[in-house]
Amino acid sequence: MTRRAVTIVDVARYAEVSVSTVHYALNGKRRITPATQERVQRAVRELNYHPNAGAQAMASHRASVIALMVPLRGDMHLPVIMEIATAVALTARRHGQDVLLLTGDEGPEGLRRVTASGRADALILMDVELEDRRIPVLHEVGLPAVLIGLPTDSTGLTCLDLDFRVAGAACVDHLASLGHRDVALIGGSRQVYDRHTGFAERTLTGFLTRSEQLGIRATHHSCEGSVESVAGVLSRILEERPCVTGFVVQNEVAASALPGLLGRLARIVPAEASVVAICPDQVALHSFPQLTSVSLPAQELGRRAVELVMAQLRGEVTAGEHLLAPSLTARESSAQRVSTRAIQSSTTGPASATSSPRTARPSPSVASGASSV
Amino acid sequence: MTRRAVTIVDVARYAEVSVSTVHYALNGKRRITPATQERVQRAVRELNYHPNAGAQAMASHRASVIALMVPLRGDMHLPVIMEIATAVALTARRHGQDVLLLTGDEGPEGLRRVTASGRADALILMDVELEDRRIPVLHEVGLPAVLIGLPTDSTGLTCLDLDFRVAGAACVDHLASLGHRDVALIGGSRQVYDRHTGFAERTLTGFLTRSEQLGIRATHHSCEGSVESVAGVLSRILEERPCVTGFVVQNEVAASALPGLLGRLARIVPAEASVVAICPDQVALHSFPQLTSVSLPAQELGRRAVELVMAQLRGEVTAGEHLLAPSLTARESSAQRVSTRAIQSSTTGPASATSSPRTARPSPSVASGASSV
DNA sequence: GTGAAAGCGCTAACAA
DNA sequence: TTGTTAGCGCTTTCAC
Repeated sequence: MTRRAVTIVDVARYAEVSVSTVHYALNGKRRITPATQERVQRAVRELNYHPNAGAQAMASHRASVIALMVPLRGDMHLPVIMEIATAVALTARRHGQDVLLLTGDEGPEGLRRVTASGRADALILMDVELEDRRIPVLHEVGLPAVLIGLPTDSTGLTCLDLDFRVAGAACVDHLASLGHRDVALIGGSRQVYDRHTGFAERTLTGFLTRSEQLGIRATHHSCEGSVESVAGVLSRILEERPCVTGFVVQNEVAASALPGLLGRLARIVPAEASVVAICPDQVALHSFPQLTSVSLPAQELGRRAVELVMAQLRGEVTAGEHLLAPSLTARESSAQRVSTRAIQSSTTGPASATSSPRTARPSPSVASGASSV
Repeated sequence: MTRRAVTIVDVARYAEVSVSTVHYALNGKRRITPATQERVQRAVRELNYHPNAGAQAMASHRASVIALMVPLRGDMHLPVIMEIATAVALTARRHGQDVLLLTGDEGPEGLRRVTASGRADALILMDVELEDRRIPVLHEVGLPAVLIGLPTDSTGLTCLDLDFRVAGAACVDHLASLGHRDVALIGGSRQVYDRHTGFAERTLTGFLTRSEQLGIRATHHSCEGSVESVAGVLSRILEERPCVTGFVVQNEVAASALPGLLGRLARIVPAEASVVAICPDQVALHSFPQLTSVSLPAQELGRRAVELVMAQLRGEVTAGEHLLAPSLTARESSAQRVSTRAIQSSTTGPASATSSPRTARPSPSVASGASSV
């Protein structure tokens, strides 16, 4: 039943060569006569030989495994995490590496475990915090590693993230190009700005800087993750600045609720107000109207992370901040600003789609129920 | 910089005992004097010893790794997949196992690779199809394995899934308890019923059987994943059976679109028509109104899968179909049926909610009943 | 209760 | 161009 596994010795015997010949034939680190090469290949094929990973790891000091630590219940969106994880696995395989799945709750000790035991020879960490407790371990072990997210002190580390500064600027650019002259940024909760931050502040910087450059009036507010808070923040903004017609949101709840809330305040999106979100595509596409947005390039993050790790395994130095250029996709929530309060009968918006069920949707103001945090 | 790793020999020397003593002290397969025990523990701690995984695997013929194969771009929802994966990783660690992440595109060959190379000594497969090409490999390698989903021929295999038959019945029960006497099931696309199926048919069976038992009129239609098709199916249903007031949906697009579509046809949900969905919580919660639903118990699937694998590693036989009891959560999309066409002025519907969508919750009498077989 | 030593299967240095 | 062999670090049998 459980027959002994095929070893390199079996292959050698079968091909009538020595083990080293088999070995070198399989990884071309030595010139082999085509004839011998062929015999070995045949033997491998016919015996269905797969080198034993443990032995290989032990002898070569390389496990050919990348450990990927995913957040357990972070602020990140599950689909985004999954997309990154999948991209990591795919790309890793393409480079002959396997992926070990670790959860964030294993913490620094988990990293120590998998590295000290030689289970993994490279690390990819998601959901990196500003003062991440795992970072000291990274320096300790000195193995190839990539952080997805930017910590406060990234000295000597390879970090990868979306360029949120540019993303913030891109949102302003987009709104400006549509004629909006007064814009507001609705960000994440205060917590996000404190703890997990980095990206939130970077977005803000880009947003403010570009606004100033373009001579556009800009405000910003942090905002908790409930529809109520979004409503509160919104009314505060409009109270202080009734002329705001462009909104940038970096807050999933706000993203999906804002169009509805604006509608209730007689500012139909996109006819009278434009909304640009920085959020996962999923959120942008599931909102009504679909949101113009800068998306998180999940797949590319995963792919790049592996490539950076591989470069390090090759001995290259990749330390530094690798920022992916954001790309903004225009959808239904942004449009040319009209100076006069729009004509009531304006049916030019995407909302006019014929058979679309959207028309039937009730007062969208109440769209999404209270969700947590 | 890259100092040599601490080995069991180092520990032995430090503790002034033999390697075997260290070994046995660490896994209690031999009686050790408390004094010696303590010395070893100290050495381990002070040297920060972590057994080398490769060597361990090679010598013991056990990698202590479970391979988890996730669908690449299946019909399954990304968040659900991620939740299962996370639960698998968590539970596995709790059992001293690590998790290797494989993507579906590695196919049968991928399974052969990780098993033949001794990288993994157990398998968990997600997104199992009726005639899954990976199944033959499972029989070949004979390693512990759990399938999440039910294939046509599950002989000798350990399968795990939600009990969709009971889920279908539970939906009928719920609608019946609310007074609905004429119900319709809107299922997935025809493809789903063909290819990836299993679960779709099982739901249907439960739905029809229970309807008959309760003397309720029932129809069912498959439905593609576009809003247009949902609209089409809906109008067809109402044409043939104007009296249908209860809907069961197992189709994410239909789930989120149905309430709106019904609203357009002057059947406000839940006042005049009730909708019960079989879908991930995410979908149910993001719809408006929030859907009464039977959810996919992602976490439990992941946890149970690992437990079943561990049982097999222990030598226990777990072959068979392990079906999780579904649980139905009543939300805002289902309510007591009113026989007279609702009063037009009925402002009790959820659409009237002011600041809190919850107020709209219908007849709270609806107990969240989880029924079992 | 403790120790010695023979593998496990592969890699890589050394020979031929 | 090909073959031989000494480890890699741990497990486990056998001896004390």
